[in-house]
Amino acid sequence: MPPSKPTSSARATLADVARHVGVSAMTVSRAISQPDSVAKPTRDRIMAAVKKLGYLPNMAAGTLRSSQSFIIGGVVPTLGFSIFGDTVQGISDVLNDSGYQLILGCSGYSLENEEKLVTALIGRQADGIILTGTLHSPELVPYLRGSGIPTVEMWDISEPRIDMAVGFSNFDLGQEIGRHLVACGYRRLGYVSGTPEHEKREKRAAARSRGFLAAVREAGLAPPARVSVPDPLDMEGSGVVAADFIAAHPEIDALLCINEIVGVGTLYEAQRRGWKIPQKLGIAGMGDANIAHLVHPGLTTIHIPGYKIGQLSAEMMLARLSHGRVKKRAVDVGFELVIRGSTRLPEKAGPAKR
Amino acid sequence: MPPSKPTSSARATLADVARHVGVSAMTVSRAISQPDSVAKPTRDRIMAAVKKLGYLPNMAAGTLRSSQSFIIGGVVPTLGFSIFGDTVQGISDVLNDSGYQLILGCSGYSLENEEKLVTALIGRQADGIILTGTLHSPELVPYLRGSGIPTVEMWDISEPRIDMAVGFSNFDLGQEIGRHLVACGYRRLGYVSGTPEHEKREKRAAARSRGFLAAVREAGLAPPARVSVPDPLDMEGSGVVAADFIAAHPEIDALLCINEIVGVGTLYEAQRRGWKIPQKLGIAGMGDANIAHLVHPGLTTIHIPGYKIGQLSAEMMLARLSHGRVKKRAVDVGFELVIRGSTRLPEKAGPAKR
DNA sequence: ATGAAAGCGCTAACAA
DNA sequence: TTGTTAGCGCTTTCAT
Repeated sequence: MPPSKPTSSARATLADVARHVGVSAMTVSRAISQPDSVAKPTRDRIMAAVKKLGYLPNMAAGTLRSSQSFIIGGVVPTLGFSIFGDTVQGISDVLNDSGYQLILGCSGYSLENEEKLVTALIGRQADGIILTGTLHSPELVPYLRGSGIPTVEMWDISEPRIDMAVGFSNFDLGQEIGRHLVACGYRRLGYVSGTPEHEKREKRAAARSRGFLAAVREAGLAPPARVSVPDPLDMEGSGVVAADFIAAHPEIDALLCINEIVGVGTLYEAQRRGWKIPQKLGIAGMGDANIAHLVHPGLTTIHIPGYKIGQLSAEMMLARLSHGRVKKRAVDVGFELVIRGSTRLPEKAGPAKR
Repeated sequence: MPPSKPTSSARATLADVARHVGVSAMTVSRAISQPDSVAKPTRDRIMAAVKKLGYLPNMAAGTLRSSQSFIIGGVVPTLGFSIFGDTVQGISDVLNDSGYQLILGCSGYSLENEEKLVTALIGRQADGIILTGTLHSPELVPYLRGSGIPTVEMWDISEPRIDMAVGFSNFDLGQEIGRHLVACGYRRLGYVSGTPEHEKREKRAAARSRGFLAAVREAGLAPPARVSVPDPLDMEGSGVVAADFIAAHPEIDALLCINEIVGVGTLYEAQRRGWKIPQKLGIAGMGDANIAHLVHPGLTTIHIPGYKIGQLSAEMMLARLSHGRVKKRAVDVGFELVIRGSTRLPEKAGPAKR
């Protein structure tokens, strides 16, 4: 479907096609964007000329004139570690089926980078912007609100939100895995999280922590002993920190890790030291990295439907863009408790879905 | 850094800034894009006004006038399975540091989709296009060559190429893992690949196969028994097929799998059937998915430096874009044999890097 | 170092 | 159903 005549001469324009057919440029424009408004014979001749000349609309001109870019901007923290890959794929799949393009940026978990990326997107007249999380630079939120650009925040539906949101409650997630560990009969829980500074920047992680702690509290257990890893995306380093922590706190019977990377790292290091899992120690992770099923024993975790989040985010955006102003909405896609071998089984069977 | 005045009124334009400062629009344009060509005092007043008015250039207008979009298009087969995530991250990191934006598309391994995405990118005046692999629709290659748009092909440097390339030889990759298995003393090799139809569409996979077969041949061994899995991205299904294959061919002492997903699936299913790995059977994978280190025993594989490929691809693109026409180049980033527990050790120590 | 004029290619708005 | 006019906001080009 690329134009058949990619000669070195400049690309054909609307006017070229119009001249070739003997109609006005406007008619050609209509034949392309609202075919029904052009008489069939005219349209056929136009489409033939389009094909023959290899005409491809210059979107920059269209965007300039109509202020509609058919670009959606997306910002995720990272594409490493397979955390957000599925989500971006979901967005991409939906957009490309609808004639939109995705401009993608990775913020590296930096609010400053996110802001720069959004600024660039606005300079490109992006029709909509999809962000990750609900924590943004202080200037960005009022700016986006005031700009009127439709915005979707993904992976978190906690308040305050900018506009639309697709995700789940990270508090609920932490609470659910906490309740599960309690239901398994664990009584001395430990917690491996990022540093306090990290949690300041990582609202989602902080919310998970709060949810977990709430679950422990409501069970009447002592507050979990807690250790911080310097980099929650460093599997090996985190595993060593967590295992040293357990060595110093042998009374702990189960460890919750802030994410699956830390969880897998901990599992490995524990096994390297000869500890039987889950006999000596239960280990669980939370969400994101889709690696919990690969290790042995499998890591009990909460699975997040990343692809679905991306898909719904894009669909919600397109709906807003076509149906005009819809009521602001937040969609909770939930999450799924996945019980695997790294923890013992619950004492009484309970629901594992949500 | 977003404009400080995101009022509901229309965004400020160059002319607004010019009026505010009392200079011509052209001077403002220069102050922004070639600051040195504007007198310091003038420039300072202009920048102050830019900030005050929250002026953000409309890239659509700039692109229309100058035919320079500062957009690079990128197409990868998928963002699932963490195969190309690092690569896209590498591209994104480099581009965003240089004022470029990435329009990303996922082709789903379909040449037709790839072509559509590229067509859209050209309609957006993309300054450059980064594709995955060297297999494209028959129309696309001459079209891109004729268009003069700088193109980088990633993950494969085999001929024929469109323009620039960053990757490695998939033939060499298959050959290297094949030679390694031979060096380990394996004599009855088996091979788990995609279907013949799959290999027709998947040139890179086919090249790996040829490399592997060449290694076996040069060692004077019998051609490997071969089995096809319907979907090489389906871990469980592939594992079952591979294990059934081994059950029917008990003489095979080592199995090479077309990718790490199939490799891990095979390892799992083998263990599920109670087979000791690597005692009963050596298992190895090839490249891509970055999951080989997670399983136990670790999967011997060839690691591909995905992030580096993305980084170099973007850098090469930017170099071409600024230095003008450079000689067409292909960069071989190589790959790395990673020996893990799923195969026995080589009989004589050999080099493991390349 | 700065400005004036023109126009990139398209589509909104109005006219016929 | 089709055409005319004008202009989106910027940068190229040429002039001062």
